[in-house]
Amino acid sequence: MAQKIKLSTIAETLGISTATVSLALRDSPLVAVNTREKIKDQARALGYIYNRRAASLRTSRSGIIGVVVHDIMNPFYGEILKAIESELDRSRHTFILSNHYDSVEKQRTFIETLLQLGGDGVIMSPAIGTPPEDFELAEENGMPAILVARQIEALDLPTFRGDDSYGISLATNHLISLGHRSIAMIGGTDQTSTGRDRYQGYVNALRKAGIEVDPDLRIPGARSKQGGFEAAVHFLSLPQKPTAAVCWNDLVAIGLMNGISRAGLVPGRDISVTGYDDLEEAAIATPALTTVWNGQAEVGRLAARALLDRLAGSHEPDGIHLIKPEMRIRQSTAPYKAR
Amino acid sequence: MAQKIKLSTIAETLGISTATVSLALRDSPLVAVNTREKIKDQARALGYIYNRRAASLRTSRSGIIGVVVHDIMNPFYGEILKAIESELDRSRHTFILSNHYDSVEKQRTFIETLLQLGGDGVIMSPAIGTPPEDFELAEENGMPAILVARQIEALDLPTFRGDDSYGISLATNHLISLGHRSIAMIGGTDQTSTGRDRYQGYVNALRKAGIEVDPDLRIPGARSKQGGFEAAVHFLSLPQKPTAAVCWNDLVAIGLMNGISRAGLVPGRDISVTGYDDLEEAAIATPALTTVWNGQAEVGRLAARALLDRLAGSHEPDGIHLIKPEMRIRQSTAPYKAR
DNA sequence: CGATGTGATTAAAGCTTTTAATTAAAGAAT
DNA sequence: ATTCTTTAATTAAAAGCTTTAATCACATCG
Repeated sequence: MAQKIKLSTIAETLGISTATVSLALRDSPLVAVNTREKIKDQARALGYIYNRRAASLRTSRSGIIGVVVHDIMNPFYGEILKAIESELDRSRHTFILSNHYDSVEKQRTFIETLLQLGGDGVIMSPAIGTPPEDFELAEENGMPAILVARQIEALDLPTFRGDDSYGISLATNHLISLGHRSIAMIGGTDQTSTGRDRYQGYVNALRKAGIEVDPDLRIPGARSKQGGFEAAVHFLSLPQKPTAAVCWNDLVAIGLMNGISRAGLVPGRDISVTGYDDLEEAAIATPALTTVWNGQAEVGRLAARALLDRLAGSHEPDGIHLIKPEMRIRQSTAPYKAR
Repeated sequence: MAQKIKLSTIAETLGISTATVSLALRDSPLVAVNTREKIKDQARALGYIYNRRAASLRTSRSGIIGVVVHDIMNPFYGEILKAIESELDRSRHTFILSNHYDSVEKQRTFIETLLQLGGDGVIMSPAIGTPPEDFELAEENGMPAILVARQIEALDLPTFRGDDSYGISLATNHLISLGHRSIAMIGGTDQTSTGRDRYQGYVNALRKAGIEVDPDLRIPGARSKQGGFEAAVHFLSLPQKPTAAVCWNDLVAIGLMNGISRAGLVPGRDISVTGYDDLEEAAIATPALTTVWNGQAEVGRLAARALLDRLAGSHEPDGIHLIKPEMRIRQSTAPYKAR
């Protein structure tokens, strides 16, 4: 490795001061335009690499933004991340990504690491059971946080997510309007705000239609394809013989449909299934999945913008920002037929 | 925000020097054990946050490792990343993740950012058409690089990937042994080493079995579910009426099967389909996908270890490390039947 | 008293940014 | 022509926080 080129190297070879070089490289109007060009050329010629750690030590701005979600391999978060990425890219920020897998410890470790690196801000989908202190730690040290997809009740941070209760009621109403009366709800957990909201939306829709809510029709837990696939066995053996299923998300729905197929039934004909999220995959599943668009891209984009605005000094109001979900009707749902 | 706690804050409140504090916090034997405890307690009490930028400015070790792949939302890379993550976590490194989407510019920008941050090393699945200079830039500046999944011909970097040519020949041979003679190859690109190797494996297996290679049976391009789904139309209209398809990867295979189902045929009965990678999803697809295990987790783990070893000073030999793929036979392939 | 050891300190280095200060040049006033 | 004012361009120096090699102070031991 050749020896390190720094500001002073450029300055010396040009016979000027480091101050001028520093100013020139960041396009300050304080330095004459042809001096600036000369400096930039020299920097390029020498292969100068800007040392961000030295700079940020001085400025206490690192250009680093942390992003943590439950699991980046989950396409739901993947779509949010993609939107965040494209928004952040545009503003020359670097983002550090991490999974917390719903481990509060892992999440705290990440926040600490980010603080050590001098992160400018953080966008999180908080882990189940996150204690408010962990976020206060961030805020106290000047690192603002924005929440996506999930909220923390005890904290008043800016939060962007879909209107889950409304969204799931759309799906439930759709099935009711097709004539279904025995509708199961598959997957999800009560331990997140999202989980409680979605269950509530399902219950509300049933009640409003005058259908009694049967707690046995709720099969919680599943959140992945694998989970949906495994839940199929339980679902198909329910004594109430439900004719339709509202699923926690598209992954669960697709897994459930696979499980139903495996049992010799035809999803979309024998059993109606709705998903949630409208992942890219939903449209090409077999049968094409009826689902609820949840605006992941919108959530990611808005969250990133909100953080950037805050970093730029504006004080975006705290509180929950809800995205209105929309129904996407495809082939996995059909009118009720007595079997 | 309360005012920043630094080493000197701790030192002053305890009436000792910052050097002692620094040493104590990193468990140096140079400081008396009870002084050390006192210091650590105080650090905790004051809410001290270690400033990595200041430290790394001094030590020129940042603890940051960059990881770049084509697309983190692709589960193939996701499985590699997961393995890298768990290996890196153990060694207290932070990793910065990025997609390059096969844009050489985006990849170069990432390398530059990483250099600015003082990254200790980088693990990459290089973008198509990566010029060797971009990696030389990294190496020259003391940032070692390890390659995964793809290699760069002109460079002799440590590379971990599956033996693609061998793996695809396994799949092709499996179909041949089931009696298939007209076997299409769906998806992939000739622009990567992987692409060329896989095609070669397919061609070799056919030749060895005395089957003539028909270039029209190659439908390149697809690399995602969407792509496989779209390729189904083309595939089903081929004049040679192939009875089986070797797919670029599991995603393409699943998409293709969806497309075949949509056309009213039954994959696994009417048409045999093989995937590649053995993603978690392969086992729960309908029908369960016959595929080739490609050792993603192994690739990720070994690559991370290789980088950590190199950072620790050992000089791992350069060159290609091949993982031997294995066949996973499930329900998407069946013996040939004349139609 | 010199040597050995233990525990703590000093001082310098690492690289950039930024403010206040300086210099140079041009223009205005006498 | 000389001096003063303004403006433009550049610079010196300090700050930001940690690590580490080199010292130092002190006590104990032979």
